[in-house]
Amino acid sequence: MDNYQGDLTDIVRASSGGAYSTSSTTSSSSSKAATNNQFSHHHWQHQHHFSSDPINFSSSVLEGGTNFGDPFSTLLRDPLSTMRVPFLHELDVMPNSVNNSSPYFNSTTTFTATTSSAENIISTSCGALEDAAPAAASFGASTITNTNSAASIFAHKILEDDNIMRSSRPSSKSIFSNMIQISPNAAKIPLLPYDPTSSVMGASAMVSGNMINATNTSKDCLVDNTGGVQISSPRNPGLKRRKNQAKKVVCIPAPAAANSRQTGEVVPSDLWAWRKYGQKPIKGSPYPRGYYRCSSSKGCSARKQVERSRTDPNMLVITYTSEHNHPWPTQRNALAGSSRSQPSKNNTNNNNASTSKNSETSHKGTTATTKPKEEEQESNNSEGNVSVKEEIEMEDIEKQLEMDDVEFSDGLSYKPSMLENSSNNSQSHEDFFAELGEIEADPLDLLFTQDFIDQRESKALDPFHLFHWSGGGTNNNNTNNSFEESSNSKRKL
DNA sequence: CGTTTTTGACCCGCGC
DNA sequence: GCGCGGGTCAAAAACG
Repeated sequence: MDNYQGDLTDIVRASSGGAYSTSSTTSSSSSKAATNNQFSHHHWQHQHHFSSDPINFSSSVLEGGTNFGDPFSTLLRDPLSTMRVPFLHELDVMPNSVNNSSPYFNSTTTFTATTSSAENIISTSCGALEDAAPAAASFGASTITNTNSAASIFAHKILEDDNIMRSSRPSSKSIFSNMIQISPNAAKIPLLPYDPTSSVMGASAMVSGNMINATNTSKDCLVDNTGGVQISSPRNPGLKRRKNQAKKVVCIPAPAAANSRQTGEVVPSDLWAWRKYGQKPIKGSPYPRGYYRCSSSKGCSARKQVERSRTDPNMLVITYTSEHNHPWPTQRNALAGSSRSQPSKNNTNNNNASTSKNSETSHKGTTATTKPKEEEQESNNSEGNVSVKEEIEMEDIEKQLEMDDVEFSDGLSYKPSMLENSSNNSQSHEDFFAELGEIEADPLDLLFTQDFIDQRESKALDPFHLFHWSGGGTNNNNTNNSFEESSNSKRKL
């Protein structure tokens, strides 16, 4: 965990406004992470006033990850009414125009969305990574200038989801057709890329601008998306394994290659426990692909593949396959092996090798290791009596899609099952959030407004009071971003 | 001791 | 049928 570089923090950071590019996350360590958080808080505070309903927002967080196991998926969801999502809220503020005064709208990119396909949105050039601001909301106008990366991020995600929807239900309308149309001439761009099936939406939605870079991202991630969405690859109509498995591809910012090992994927942590079971060099890509399977529950078929984008090393392409057949990770049995150092051979690498053996005392995730570890540990933290109940089994994605469609078309709020189930048990909430706080305190912090943060810190009587933002148990500053190259792929090829 | 990571080998589908 | 490439297996090593 210490060295995890590509966790949600990165994602948030990237989207929190340009102050931090994804490249800043690697070599530095805890202190830096803390600093970043502070900074990010600021941004969120001033740029996004989505604290109106912290609980709901939080719940959305909890609710996320149902499908492919990405708890962050709903970070940006907004059931159209109950949850305040930064971006969406932004829309509320300036629904149909671009706030040029916003410091985030400094991109010179021309953002044009005049078609009904979100894909077109992506075909624009987007701002630099630093422009990744949480202001995507403003991309609702038919023609938007000053669009930033965040907007494109959204566009990207939208596209992704849209594609999924279409591919999943060719006969059905895009989910976005049910959503708000901002501008008469504008494409029916979903203000909120909410996609129940898009378990990883949040993450992807918050990726750095790099990923959506018109020439780059749209190509890279887009392709991947489409590829991932399809049940079976066009080239391999009947891939032996997981033939009918739905896939979800997510692009997220990875630690800058500059500071990290090019070959080491840094997987953003999610709340599931993943165990790496393989790594293969991928033809055409200098970066290996890591294969992970869910280790939270035996028999869980959830898998994910992590690889760096070949077009943009700063981006990680995570492909989720299959679904979890169990609730959120329960307590793990042991941490043994969960945080191990890289083989000494790898330490020869100068790169942040110094941190590889970073013996952060008493920190369970002491050493810099490969990301899986981090993930697992974090997953581990998410244990507890969390009564997270994933009612939305992704056995049948389409089924869920329809359900969700109905839900939202009716304007009903999306109710995280967990909250429902534990509505009478604030303790469970507390525990969960406590764990969650430990797990992703930083990232989460980044997502909440300063108000919220203040409240929680002061233990004010606020819904968030429930959150046991433990700062002690685990290091909140633990994001030792040391990056260690995963055992490179000198494997056969 | 239980768990994870590493990594060579194996399996399988596809294209030629 | 063969080779390629991707995905998985499983033994060994590592870790707390």
